[in-house]
Amino acid sequence: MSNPAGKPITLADVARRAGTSTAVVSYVINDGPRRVAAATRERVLAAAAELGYRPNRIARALRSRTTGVVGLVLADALNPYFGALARHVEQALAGHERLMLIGNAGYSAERERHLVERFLAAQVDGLVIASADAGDDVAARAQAARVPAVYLHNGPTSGETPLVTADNGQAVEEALAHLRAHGHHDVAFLAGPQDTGPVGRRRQVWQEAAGSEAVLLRSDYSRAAADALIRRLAAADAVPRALIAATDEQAIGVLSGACAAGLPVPGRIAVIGLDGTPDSAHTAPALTVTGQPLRAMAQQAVDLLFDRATPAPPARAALIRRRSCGCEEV
Amino acid sequence: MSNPAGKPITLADVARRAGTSTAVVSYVINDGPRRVAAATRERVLAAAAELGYRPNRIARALRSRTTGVVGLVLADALNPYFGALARHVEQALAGHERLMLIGNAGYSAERERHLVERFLAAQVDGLVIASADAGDDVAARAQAARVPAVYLHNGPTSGETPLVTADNGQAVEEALAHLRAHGHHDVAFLAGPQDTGPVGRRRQVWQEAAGSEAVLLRSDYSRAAADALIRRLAAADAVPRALIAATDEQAIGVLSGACAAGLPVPGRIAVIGLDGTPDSAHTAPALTVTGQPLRAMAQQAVDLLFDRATPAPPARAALIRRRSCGCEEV
DNA sequence: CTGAAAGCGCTTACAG
DNA sequence: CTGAAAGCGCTTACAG
Repeated sequence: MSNPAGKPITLADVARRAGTSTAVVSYVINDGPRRVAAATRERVLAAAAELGYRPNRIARALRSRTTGVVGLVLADALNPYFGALARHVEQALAGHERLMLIGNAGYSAERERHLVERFLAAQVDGLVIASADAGDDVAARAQAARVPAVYLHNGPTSGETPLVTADNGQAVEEALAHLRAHGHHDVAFLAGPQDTGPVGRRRQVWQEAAGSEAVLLRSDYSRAAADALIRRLAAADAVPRALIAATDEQAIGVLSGACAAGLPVPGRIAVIGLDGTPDSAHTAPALTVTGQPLRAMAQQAVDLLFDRATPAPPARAALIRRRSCGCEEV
Repeated sequence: MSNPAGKPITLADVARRAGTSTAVVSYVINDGPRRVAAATRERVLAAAAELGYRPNRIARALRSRTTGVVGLVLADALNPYFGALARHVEQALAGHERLMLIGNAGYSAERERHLVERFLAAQVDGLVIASADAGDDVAARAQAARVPAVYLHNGPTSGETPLVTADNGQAVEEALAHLRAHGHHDVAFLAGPQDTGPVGRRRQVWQEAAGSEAVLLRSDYSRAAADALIRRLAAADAVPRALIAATDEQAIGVLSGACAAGLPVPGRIAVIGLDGTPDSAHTAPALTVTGQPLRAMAQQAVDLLFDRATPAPPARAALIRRRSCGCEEV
């Protein structure tokens, strides 16, 4: 509520009405850091309520040097893996009474750096960076500005900024073992364009476990690219019988490409995705995945920002059996 | 960059180094509102660069009463329809040099109101509200606080706040005509739980065009719910030959349910979705949709916030022919 | 337990 | 064209 003139109510207005000082009003509103006599307290609360006082967080931020806002630099919220991560980060932040500024960098280190600068200028209390590529240490600027930062999912190997990831190796091993249990001796792998970061690690673990004979495929991290790849392979009759996709996005593209090419899944090609995004539950057929502990990862990243706790060991991914691997529908 | 003590550089530091006043430094940094002599200007720029000066936007915000931040209250970023809208809003905002605070209300009016309060306290320059239900006028508080607000996709019928939507009626008519051209006389409609907002309007237009005999189905706006519904119908042998889904989420659920039930799409059931989300291009089979002009809608909403232009007539949705309606793959 | 006042880092009228 | 200074709305040492 505003007064008739439309001007917002300030602390001073409340103090005047309660017949006290702005200091006391501040102590009442913030429950500290000083104690206030019960009677005074009541008068202040009543005045604030009558006037419809709402604190101006910007003024508070300037004085106390804390804005209550955290910046999230994200690769791409439309990719359900990052989208789900963003949701969990927002919820974890809400638990700390923080608001979330979001910026999609769209796979560009340049734009990541730009977003970090803008967020720092906005005086964020912390920075969470969840990028697809992890070339440069974009969080270095945050360190210099003494703003806590944390990498989520992916981060540079060097540098001071902590990194929260899942146990990607174990996820791959589980997926591979499962397809072998379905009788597939040769399991192909659909990797990304380069073998960097956690997704590169997935490829590496697969390579070690599957042997150097195993078929390696590559596509961009998009449904469209994987879809196109499968159609091309189908035309050349070179589609593998079983495949692990580095990301769910690619796995979903494989499903749609196989459908378009008339190749039944899992009959002609069995597929497992390694992310465990919400989307994977409702594809046609339903996608078997290793479910990354996204919520736990987001929570840990946020806790790290405020508590500066030591990073816990990565949570394990759990295999979620659905139809695309050859299991019966549950 | 910070000085050795780690304290951020301020305007006053730059002024001291350039041997001038803070006023002049401010004029140089902001390119106005006053002119500055070229020589002075050079000295200031040099000093700022040497010190690595970065303006504190919070201090600026307190003084100039504009934060450069806009709040987006969203139903659910994991729903690709809202997720795509959010991306477009962010991009439109970047065109105005604005940062975006985001909050997912998760289909709760209570949480929407809470987010509006928090964003207002953070002194946002504007508010975009994209909700699924549109019961209460949650933007009313913004009006009272004289903060520009705009509803996107959905909004209350009464109230001052402008609303940007697409031409939903035309989309339905186009989808219906297309399925009829494929020889389907009876076209069912999968509506949401209630017939409110733009999605309710879709159902209404379908009802008028398809006649009162036509089959109306209902499910929640989720893949899971539509998936379960189709399995149930399949068990009762009551699956329609052709269906328009109120949202892509539901259409995708229909695809996965049909797959699980062994019902070929489009052979046994033809499907069209009414959103045109990016996801719809890579389902199995690819989903025919009426493509809502999401980018144009987001752009218009943001322009409305800053220019207070009059709302343009809603952009028309275009039919995107893919496989699920019975068209051949392109 | 409370009041008067300084100060956070800017922007911008007000004088020169 | 430029400088000295007020003031945005808070928080918090400093006195009483």
